[in-house]
Amino acid sequence: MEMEIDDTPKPKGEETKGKPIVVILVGAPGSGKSTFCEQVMASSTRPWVRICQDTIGNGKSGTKSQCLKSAASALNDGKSVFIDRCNLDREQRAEFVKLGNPNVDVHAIVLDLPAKLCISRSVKRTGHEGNLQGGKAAAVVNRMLQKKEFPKLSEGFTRITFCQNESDVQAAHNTYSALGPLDTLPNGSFGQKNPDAKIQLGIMRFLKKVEVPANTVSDANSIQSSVSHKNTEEKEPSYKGHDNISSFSGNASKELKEGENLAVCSSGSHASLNNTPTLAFPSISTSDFQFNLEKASDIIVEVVEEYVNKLGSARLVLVDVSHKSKILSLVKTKAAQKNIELNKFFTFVGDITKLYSEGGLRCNVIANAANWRLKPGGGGVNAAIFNAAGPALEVATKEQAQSLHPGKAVVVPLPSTSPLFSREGVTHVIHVLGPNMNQHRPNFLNNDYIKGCQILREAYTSLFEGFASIIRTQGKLAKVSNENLDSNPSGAQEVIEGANTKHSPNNDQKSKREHEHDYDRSKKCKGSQDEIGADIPESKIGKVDKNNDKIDGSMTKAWGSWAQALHKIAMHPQTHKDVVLEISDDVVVLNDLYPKARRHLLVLARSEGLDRLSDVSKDHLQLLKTMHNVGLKWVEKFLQEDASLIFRLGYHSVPSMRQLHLHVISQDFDSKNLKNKKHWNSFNTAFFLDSVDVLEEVSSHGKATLRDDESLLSMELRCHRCRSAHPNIPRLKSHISNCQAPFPPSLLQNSRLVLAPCNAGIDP
DNA sequence: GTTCTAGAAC
DNA sequence: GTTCTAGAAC
Repeated sequence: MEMEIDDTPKPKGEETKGKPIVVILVGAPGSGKSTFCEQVMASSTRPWVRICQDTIGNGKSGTKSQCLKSAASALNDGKSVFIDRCNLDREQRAEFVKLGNPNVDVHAIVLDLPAKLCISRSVKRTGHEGNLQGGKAAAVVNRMLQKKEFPKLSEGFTRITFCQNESDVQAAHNTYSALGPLDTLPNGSFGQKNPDAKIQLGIMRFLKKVEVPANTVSDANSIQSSVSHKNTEEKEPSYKGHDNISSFSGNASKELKEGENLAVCSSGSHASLNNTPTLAFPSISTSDFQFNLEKASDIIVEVVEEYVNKLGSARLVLVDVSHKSKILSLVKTKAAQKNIELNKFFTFVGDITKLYSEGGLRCNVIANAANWRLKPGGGGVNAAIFNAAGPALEVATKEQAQSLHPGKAVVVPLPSTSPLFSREGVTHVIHVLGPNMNQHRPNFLNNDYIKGCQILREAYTSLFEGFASIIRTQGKLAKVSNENLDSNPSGAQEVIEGANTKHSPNNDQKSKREHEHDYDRSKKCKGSQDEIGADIPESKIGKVDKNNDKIDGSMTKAWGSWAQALHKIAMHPQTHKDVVLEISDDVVVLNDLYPKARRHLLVLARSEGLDRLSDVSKDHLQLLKTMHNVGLKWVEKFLQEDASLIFRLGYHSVPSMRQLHLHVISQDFDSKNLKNKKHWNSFNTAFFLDSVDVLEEVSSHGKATLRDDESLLSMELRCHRCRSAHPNIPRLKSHISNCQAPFPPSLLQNSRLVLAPCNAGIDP
């Protein structure tokens, strides 16, 4: 693999894999160094040795030279090593850093957790190996923190990871646990956020409660000033110019020449592997879909030119695996003619799933030339990406969408469990579907290049828009996560990805039961209709239905007696004047009896026999539009009362209540009636079908694609804005009451969210 | 859809 | 001990 832009010869065959690592933990007592090592060692497939000065002396306190000796011997055996001692200043670390050489990487993991937390852990600790207990702990921790010097790449580290809260620690744990014997991690400094405010004022009050030498307390101010003095040095970590950095990955010198400051990839944990946002994308439609290369290259350059300046410092990279790629050379020539800046757009030869590990090119986002089903398989880029990303991508994709129209793109956040995330630093995959000129593939355009060009242009536009929305989201997320640090020092519940992999036996059994239940129910429904005949006129169904109500009862039973309330209201709204807000010939509007948000109303269809979305056909398109418009009218009214509200309009794939009803619901989900997983997931997974999408599908396919998979309703609880996972409903609710992150890109598209006109230009 | 509650999880 | 979930009944 090589970079096309500077024709660096490729140093292939260089043995960069399978290197042992020395990981130097840096952190005060109580910061969780030993726990970190133990947890990684428990789940890692790489051979690790933990060198702990507290235990190495076999009862007596150990020495530094003992640690160095056993570290060296473990490295000789090809094992990776954790140096589990405080290592808080440069001098303490120096000799361990010297263990590194071209075949041994030296990493630092900085556990920079709040001093208050370290102290309280140390104080509580009873069986700690270093025998640092009780009130003395506070004094010791605090004295050590005064000497704290953050590690720098210039000391000789190849990689430094800063952890400032529990979720950072979790992310680092995931990264190191996932490291197989042959894997290497990207070089650089990651995760340093707010280098100021090292010592929280609160700990001084805390310290007064424990036994502390007088000088420690009275030194409060000098601690602060000395620390912040150090930080000013650290605000501009030197990256460029150090030998170990310019040899970074051997073949990526161009990366550095471009002036990229890898050390400034701080931000939140979501962005911890990023620096300059970069989208790598394959040429769309020109391979299997046989789109004309000349025309395709014109369109690529045209759309790139339009976006390249809208995207700030972000970069776009057209990737092809072949050296002889015609499309790359066409695009390269045309881009040069248009004087598109090379540091913002260039072409690259390589495997899009190994851009960083094999090509040294950091791309936080990659595009996939997807198929319309968004499924793995086929060949080419799609197969490669799904293979490399593992099953996590398939699951995450399903969460966003189930199919794709030509010209459209869908942004999928990649779970940190995916190897593409941990190895390549890819945080998002954007699936794109282009126009097809191959008669053996779906949606064949039969050489209609007018339409084809239009769709291809739309495809690249959707792709770059998706990329732009990721940049916006990450920028804001980083800001929000910093803000949260103050208000929520525990932070532990913030992103628990990876901790939720226990989907197996219980859930399987349960979903099986649910499916059986579902099957029974639909059988009953279908059965009673089938007996009557599938295509009898609606009026007759109405009649039979009435009979069911009064005589047979099987229909009633299929829905459950409690499920009839909306049907009754739709049929006889005038007798429910107490709850009904609006009646027309087509619809009835009412507040949901148990609103799941500040504003939550239902727009009922009045047609008899239209029980749910699966009953909808093209004949109902006008009715669906009416329902949507009536919903929008109410939204407008609500927004006049409270412009901060944001609304979503949509249907449940499988409703619990009979009679087709559109939910109009504000996105605060601030309601005591929202009590369980099913409530949350029915509005915040693919189970909830946006009205705009339903309209589009019914108008193009005559029916809506339902997500009647009830496992959606038992999915892990994720914030609808920042997508963080939460262990239970109360914790989720407390999170969403504060989360100001912008909504995911999928919701920002196609007017799925409706907000006040004055907010329309701002990302919600 | 909700309510109630046993028992799992913390 | 309390909190929270999830299944049964309605």
